[in-house]
Amino acid sequence: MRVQTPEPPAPTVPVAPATPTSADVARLAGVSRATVSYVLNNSRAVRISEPTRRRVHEAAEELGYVPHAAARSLRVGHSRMVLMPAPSVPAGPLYSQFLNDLQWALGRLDYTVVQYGGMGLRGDQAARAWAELRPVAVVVPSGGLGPQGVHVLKRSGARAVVVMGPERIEGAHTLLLDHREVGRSAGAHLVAAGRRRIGVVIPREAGHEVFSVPRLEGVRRAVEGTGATVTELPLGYREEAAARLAGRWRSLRLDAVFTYNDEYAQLLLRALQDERVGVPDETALVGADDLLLGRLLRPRLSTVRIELPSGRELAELVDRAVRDPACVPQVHSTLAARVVPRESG
Amino acid sequence: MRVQTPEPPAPTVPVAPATPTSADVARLAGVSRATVSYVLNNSRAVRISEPTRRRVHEAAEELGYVPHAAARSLRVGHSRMVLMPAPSVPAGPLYSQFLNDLQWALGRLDYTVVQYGGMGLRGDQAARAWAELRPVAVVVPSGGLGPQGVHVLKRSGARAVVVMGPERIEGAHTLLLDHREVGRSAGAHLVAAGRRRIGVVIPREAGHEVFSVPRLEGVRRAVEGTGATVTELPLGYREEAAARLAGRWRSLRLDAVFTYNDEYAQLLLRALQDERVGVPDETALVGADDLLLGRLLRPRLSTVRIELPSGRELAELVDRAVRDPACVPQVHSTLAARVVPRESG
DNA sequence: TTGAAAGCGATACCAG
DNA sequence: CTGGTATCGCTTTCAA
Repeated sequence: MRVQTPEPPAPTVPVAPATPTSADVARLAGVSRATVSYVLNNSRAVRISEPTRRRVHEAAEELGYVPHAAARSLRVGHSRMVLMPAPSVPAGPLYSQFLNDLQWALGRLDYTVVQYGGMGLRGDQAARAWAELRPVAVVVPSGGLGPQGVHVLKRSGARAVVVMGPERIEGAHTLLLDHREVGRSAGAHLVAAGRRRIGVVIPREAGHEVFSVPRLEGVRRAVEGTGATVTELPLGYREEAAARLAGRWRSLRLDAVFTYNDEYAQLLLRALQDERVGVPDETALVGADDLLLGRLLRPRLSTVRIELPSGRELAELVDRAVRDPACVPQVHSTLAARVVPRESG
Repeated sequence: MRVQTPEPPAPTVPVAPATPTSADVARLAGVSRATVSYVLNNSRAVRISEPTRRRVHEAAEELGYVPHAAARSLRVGHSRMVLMPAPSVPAGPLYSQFLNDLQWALGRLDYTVVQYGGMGLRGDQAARAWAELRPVAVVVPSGGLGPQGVHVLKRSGARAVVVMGPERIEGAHTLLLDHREVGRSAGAHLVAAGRRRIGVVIPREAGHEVFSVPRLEGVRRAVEGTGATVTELPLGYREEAAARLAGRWRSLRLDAVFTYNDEYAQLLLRALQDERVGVPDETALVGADDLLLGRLLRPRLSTVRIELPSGRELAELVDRAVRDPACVPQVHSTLAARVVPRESG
């Protein structure tokens, strides 16, 4: 045990003014660190006299004191940080909006939302990196995390791990977002409209497989047993690529195409029109996501409208899971998709 | 001083298996916590025998040990966290790409990039919240942070604060992104093409003022002294709003319009065409951002191409600023913009 | 009403 | 080569 060491003769103006701690505030206010903590946290358990409160607040203000989040959460044994991986591929407006809602809603519930740049670490590597931050909850699109990773996170104190994706993951809450449903709607719509040879655009750009694969799979399901065929059409998001595809369009003998989303639809539509392929007469065209841009095309684009669960809902799910540790991880919602028929198919 | 309390008779299977600490690893490996730390950090300062290393690694593996980032950074006195506010309005592809590059580049330099959901706190409030996390650096679009905020962050240990925006901020490094330049290019181009009455679309949606105000200002500068006039055209990103604007188009007597960006250009173009306003004959149309979608329109959209500095450059700036604390905060780069003339104006 | 002190988990100094 | 141990900033019991 050792006496509080009095500071060594300090330079009157320290070169790098150290960041003030609660001890500095205490010293300046002439109280103990405990009192500082009570005052600044409005601790209900302890009554502090008004004059003391004022002195503490003034001292904190004067020093520009900012509490040290890491130290706090180290002491109390948990944080209120909700971690999400930062999307590694530019997120569309739909998903961006969803994320914003989620952040806002979690903020209202007094969580701190943090998007972590996983930087290409994958699987357990990523889970490890996230676990180091000891988040109270993790929300993650499926694909990046296996049951392994979920286990790591839970063991390191995460009270809730929510996976958004097409399939259940052992140990995690699942927000069921099955994009096969998107493809299924589109496929069913086209078949019902009498189309027989359906092309499906698959983006060449990396990072889209998460959606494109299930959407393709959905189309396959929809045409099953109808005698219609499905043709994969890999397509890069570039004008020349679209032109090439359109150039061999007639040889493909397709009478319909589902374009993954509205942006690829726009790309392909222009190329088809440049080749004088009639849309929708010769080829029906259906996009997805129901972006405004689709309504601006000529012909107006038929599309699949996707209803994501609201950010608020997900936030409440997270909150419930955090507060009730015994709560059994479970599937919680589902993605709804329906075709909005317009002029292109 | 108190003897290490032997655990109270522990249940054989703890209900909530506490997250393992380095002490647990030490215990299992039969070594001290110090040794564990040395081994797991590959400490060069100390030689540890190979058998010991193995035992430690095995113990860590078996327990699923994950180090506690907060505890570490508390001890060492700093983190390698670079903090950025999460964009509160869906970021366009241009900015998204920039952010991704930046994240990747910072990751390569061994920083941990974290996007923090500021949740509508503004100014010093936000700076305070960020400072609590004790990031080693902060990268922030201007507008959210004054000299005050910069000071708070620096005082709480941030070695670098980089502001991206049109103006210098006291105490911060500035990545000069002056969007007036975007408007200036567009304006100059239109004036040079003989246009006299120039409309400028201002998005009604909140969160775009950061760009729309300087872009408008830039157009104003460009026409100054040319006799041409500038008319503000507030426009919501909705079809009906565009239709209304187009409906009164001829009464506005404009012969050119700069639409803030390519998406608003597409919106307005369709509405103008529905009103049989000739583009570019009657009205020239210039967008911004040079998105692919502009090239897909008929007529192909003239636009302002923006050259953001690369994420790698900014990452290096951050790194330099972090490593050299004495480095004087300074303006560091600038936004380049040039018109890509196509068919619409 | 206030203060002393234990301790969260990890690191690094200094003895052995 | 390895093990005590003080320490980072903060919260919280327990005593005064």
